[in-house]
Amino acid sequence: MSDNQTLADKVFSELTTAIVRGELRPGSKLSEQTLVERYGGSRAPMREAIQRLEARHLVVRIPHAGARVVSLSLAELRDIYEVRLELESMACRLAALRMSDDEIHELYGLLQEHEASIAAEQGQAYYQKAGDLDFHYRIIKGSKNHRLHQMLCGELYHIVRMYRYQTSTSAKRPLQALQEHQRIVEAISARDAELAELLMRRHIQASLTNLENRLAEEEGHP
Amino acid sequence: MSDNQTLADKVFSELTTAIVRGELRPGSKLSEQTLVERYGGSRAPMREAIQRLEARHLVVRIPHAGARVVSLSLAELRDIYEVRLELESMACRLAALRMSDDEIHELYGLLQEHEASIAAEQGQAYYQKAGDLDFHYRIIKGSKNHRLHQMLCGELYHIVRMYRYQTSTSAKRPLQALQEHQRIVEAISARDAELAELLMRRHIQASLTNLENRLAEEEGHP
DNA sequence: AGACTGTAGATTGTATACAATCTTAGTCTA
DNA sequence: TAGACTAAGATTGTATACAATCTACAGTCT
Repeated sequence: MSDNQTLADKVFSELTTAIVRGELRPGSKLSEQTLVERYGGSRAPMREAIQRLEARHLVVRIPHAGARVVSLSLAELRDIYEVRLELESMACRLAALRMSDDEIHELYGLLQEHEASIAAEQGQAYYQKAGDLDFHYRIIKGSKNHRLHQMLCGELYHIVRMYRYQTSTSAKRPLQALQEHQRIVEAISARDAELAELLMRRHIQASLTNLENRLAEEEGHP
Repeated sequence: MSDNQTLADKVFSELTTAIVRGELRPGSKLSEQTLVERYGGSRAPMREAIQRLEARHLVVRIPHAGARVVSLSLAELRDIYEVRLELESMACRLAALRMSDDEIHELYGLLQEHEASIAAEQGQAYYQKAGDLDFHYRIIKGSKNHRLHQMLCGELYHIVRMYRYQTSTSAKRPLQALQEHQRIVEAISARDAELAELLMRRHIQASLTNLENRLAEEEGHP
């Protein structure tokens, strides 16, 4: 039953989290032989795992030369955020139209949890990030557009998560983000699609600005 | 030099066009053995080709059960068009801001060709469709967002093309589409990003309406 | 000294063989 | 007759072996 997942699936899954967490540095090489030594099995499943990673743009493969963990330029990262900005804003608009009352109610509950966790002043950056992802995930799912969900959660988010892990979050940002989240939920609850879209657009824009500042900062003293 | 492309590449490419053209019907099975018999070589490259097709959502693969050509429900097709509508409108907005004057000039040239081809009353549906794709392609490229280009041209367009091949185009539609194209180019030329986006949105919406009518019609008498 | 070339090693692409799983046809039973 | 079980066949997942290509280092030439 649980063995239904193939070895290639398992390696793909492990490699994905390893890349997202930065355990595998951008630009580092992924040789099939090395993977065999690390995960066991033979080259065939490793090849399949690498190909799946390539499909999600987590590695770049060159014929006869091998695969390397993707290393994005600042320009490429901005391209991705530009697309994400548009798609998530769209998802938010659709969610305001299509989410069920129950789902909206659950969203409120989620925000209360976040509020409590911030008030507890634990300020665990990790939890906050996970919570943020959860919030966005629910809205995307609430758009009821399966393909949109696939693109955002299956193809773009790994990259976004990857760069989030690597950059530290500003101390002030979590509280601000929470307030933005609250207003978004209010708009969804009022079924005001245009406002919801606008607020989400601003929210992600602010998040992008924050990321860019961090990146520029780290660029200064690596 | 030209042999730089691997066998898996070739099979993938051929299968892609075969699926898009409908030579491989939606739902039909793609067994690795069959592909070996058709294209030569061994199973390994065939597997890789199938996996690449899966990554582009052109086939669906089930572990231990094999791969089948994707067969989209009407709901899924509408999801895709909804996403495409948003992304292409975005591309058009960006193109109005970022295309070079030369590129815009070339767009005008392209439209003149289309006008001539329609006036010649050859009305070749194929050429018209190819021309339409070319127009959209140039605007997407003009957005200067590489990831956006990848998503639209590499991942969504094959599906769209697939359903275009299968549905006949209304006789009146080409001329109307041309006029819509002309207005879009005018907006881009005027660097009016918001108008360009709006016009593209309407244009694709009209195209979607046309497709839906055709599909509903064919549903009536298959 | 620096650039080019050629060979050895390593790595990927492909082919073949075996194991695990699914599908299908047939039979048996309620 | 409908449905479930079984076994044979086919198909995929995995392992191993060979061929083609790339990379790196050493040696030679300008």
